Amino acid sequence: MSWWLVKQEPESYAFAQFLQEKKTLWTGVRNYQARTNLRAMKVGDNVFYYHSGEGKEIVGLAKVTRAAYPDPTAEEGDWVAVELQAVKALAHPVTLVAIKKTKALQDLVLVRNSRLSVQPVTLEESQLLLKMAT
DNA sequence: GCCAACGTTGGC
DNA sequence: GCCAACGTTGGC
Repeated sequence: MSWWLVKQEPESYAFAQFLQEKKTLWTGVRNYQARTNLRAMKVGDNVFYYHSGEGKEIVGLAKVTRAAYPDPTAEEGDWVAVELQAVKALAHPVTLVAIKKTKALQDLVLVRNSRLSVQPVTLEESQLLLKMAT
């Protein structure tokens, strides 16, 4: 069971909307590193949902309900999509500021490479993030 | 609004 | 294959 983090601008697709729609296809990823991560996702894996731009905080949890398959929105190239199901909003969103203040989270990809849109999260990091969100 | 970091493109 | 130039992203 792995943990991931996906990044999205709330103007494009806020977590609240995702919660209403329950499931969404995670399409449009056009970055090789992110693609590698999408391909490594397994059904049942857990996903943190991060709002970049307005917010800059982890706002919710989701899980993978369909593993990587060819991205239907890709007109050319070998890209993949997954299906995600919204699980719940975090009681206390974990802000980027709080993450940066936490020593044990300095290796989080969000800190090291904030531009990567699909990121792995270690088990230790995920447990700490969940604790901070309680 | 600025700029640093990153990824991609294209000339050599 | 290298690297300069450019475009994009996202934090500040």
